[in-house]
Amino acid sequence: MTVVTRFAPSPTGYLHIGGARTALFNYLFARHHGGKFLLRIEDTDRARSTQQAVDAILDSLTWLQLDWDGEPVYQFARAPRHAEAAHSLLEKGLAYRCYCSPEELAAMREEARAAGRPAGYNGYWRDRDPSEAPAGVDPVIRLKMPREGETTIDDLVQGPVTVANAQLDDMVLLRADGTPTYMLSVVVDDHDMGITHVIRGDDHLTNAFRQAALYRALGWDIPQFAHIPLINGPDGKKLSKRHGAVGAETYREDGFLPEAMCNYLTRLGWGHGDDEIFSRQQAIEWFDLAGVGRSAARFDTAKLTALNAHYIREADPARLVDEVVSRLEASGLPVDETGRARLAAGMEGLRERARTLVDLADAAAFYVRSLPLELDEKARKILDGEGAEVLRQLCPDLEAAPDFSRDALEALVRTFAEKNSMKLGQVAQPIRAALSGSSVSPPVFDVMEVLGRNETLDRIRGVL
RNA sequence: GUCCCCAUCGUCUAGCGGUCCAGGACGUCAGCCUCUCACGCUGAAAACACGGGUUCGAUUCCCGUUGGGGACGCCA
Repeated sequence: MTVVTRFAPSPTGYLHIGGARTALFNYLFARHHGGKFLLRIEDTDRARSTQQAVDAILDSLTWLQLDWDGEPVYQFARAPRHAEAAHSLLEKGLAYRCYCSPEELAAMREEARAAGRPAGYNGYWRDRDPSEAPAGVDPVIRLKMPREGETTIDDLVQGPVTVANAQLDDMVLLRADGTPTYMLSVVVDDHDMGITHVIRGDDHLTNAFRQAALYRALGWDIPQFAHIPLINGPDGKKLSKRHGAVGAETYREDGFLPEAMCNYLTRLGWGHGDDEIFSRQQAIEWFDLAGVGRSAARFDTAKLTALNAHYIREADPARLVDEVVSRLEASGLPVDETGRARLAAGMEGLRERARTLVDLADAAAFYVRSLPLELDEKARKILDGEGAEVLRQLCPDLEAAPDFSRDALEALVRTFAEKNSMKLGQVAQPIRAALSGSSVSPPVFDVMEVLGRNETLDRIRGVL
């Protein structure tokens, strides 16, 4: 049997970080088994679904390189098929029309709760004669759930989970306006799409019992279920905007690399021994549902950031240059060919100091700024003291330097410092301040080499 | 209120009855390295929620307590 999984977001906003992980697990599982990973847009809630949200979700999935097979299935377009399934159950006597008003249902829930019974529809119209139907009321169609016994789901992550059927009420399949509910749509679509493994958040676990009954009523095979734990905020509470970013696109904007996101998200709730850092290919080889934990995990930005720093150091430098250029230009700092060349030459020194692309772009900006350079407070302080005088004395040596390479410059400056009985830092810091406008930068000799003799001297003279 | 799930360092986790006075990673702290900041390296503090069983032996199995999370919509 070929494995077929799916990710089924509802397009009401951005791709939630928890959704991203669900998509990732579905992707990894399908690829591991050489199966298919499908995408279904659950847009049956017409009031909340937008094309903009669909685009945002597709964008994020693409960014994370979670490529799905085939075209996305749009659930709303399949509504007639869903309704047809409901009507077939009606004909077989496995479903029935219910004429209760929202008010009656609310009262029913209240009463059940007060009596200590499970809150749900009490089956008022289940066996009632349709002739008693009130006039002018459009009925919903409800499924006749089993009332005796219990239902067990053999969940691939949670293990066997059993619930008494008395807990399950007769759910609505078709609304009064004839549109299908989520419960009906998922089941029909998952069946029609040939989904073999439903991997989703465990907030759906209780839905699985109801859906199992629906599969049976329809005479269909029940897919394998795998309910993965949800991701909580750092405080253990449900992840929400209160905790900061919850949309994948925000992490992208904040300078996180997709491979870092995926590595982090894979490791959150899933383990393969002590392995912490692994490639997409390894993840596909190693991923299995048995390795998925059963407890909720907390989202830890610090660890994500550490992973991101690692991947920045591993990334193709040319890619980082592109990222930095686009971020710099977006912030209003145009980058010309000279600037680009400096970024490329200086990237090695820049990347190992950055934790995010935002850091990287900030730290790289001095390479492309035009003179005079604006000095930050610490840089100014360095230059206000002995700094400027040191640079003044150093200038002739730099002008006369036969070789403007990093190593030669370091030797030159070291000699200069020794001759004047200074520590290297007493010379390096003023140089750094003059070249970068800051007290922090990549090694100064690297910076000098990247900038070249003319620019280096221009920058130094500019602060004298 | 009813039902379901979960429970190892601050966090993510390894552990699938003895190899555990519990391992790794992030974070934290100390030190080394050092032209700044990082990187890197070395070291340290840091956990089996609690109570009963089962067993020769429980972090590992069972039950309960407590604490978290989730579901109870004509939302998805």
